[in-house]
Amino acid sequence: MAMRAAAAAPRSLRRLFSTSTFIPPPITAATPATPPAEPSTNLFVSGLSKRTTSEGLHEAFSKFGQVVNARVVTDRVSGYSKGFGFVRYVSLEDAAEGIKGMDGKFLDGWVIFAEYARPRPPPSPQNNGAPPYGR
DNA sequence: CCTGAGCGC
Repeated sequence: MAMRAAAAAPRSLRRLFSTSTFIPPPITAATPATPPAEPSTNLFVSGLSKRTTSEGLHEAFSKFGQVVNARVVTDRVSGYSKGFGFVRYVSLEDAAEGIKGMDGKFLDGWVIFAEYARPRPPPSPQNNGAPPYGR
């Protein structure tokens, strides 16, 4: 009957769900998604307005912790803001408060994103850390 | 003046 044929169908489909060919994605390997950097006093702030200055960053983030240094990255040639910057707090706890206080908030009409900055490669002692265009 | 993802000299 037709009922027998229906009962035999799932058995052939079972090969598609077989665990022998199923390979789970490696979690420990490098993922294409951007992993959050480890906690540090350095904060990476993105989504800044083109008109936001380092002073504006310092003032805005000082409300949630003691800011040691704030810098808005600007283009060396044009001198205009690249739309992101960095904020350094005196401690990790202040940095955490700064993220929770400023991440996803508005600054100069733009939604900014605050997160821990990635470790930057140290300058080589060859050029004494001086800019390549200077002399 | 400024395009809008993105990691600084």
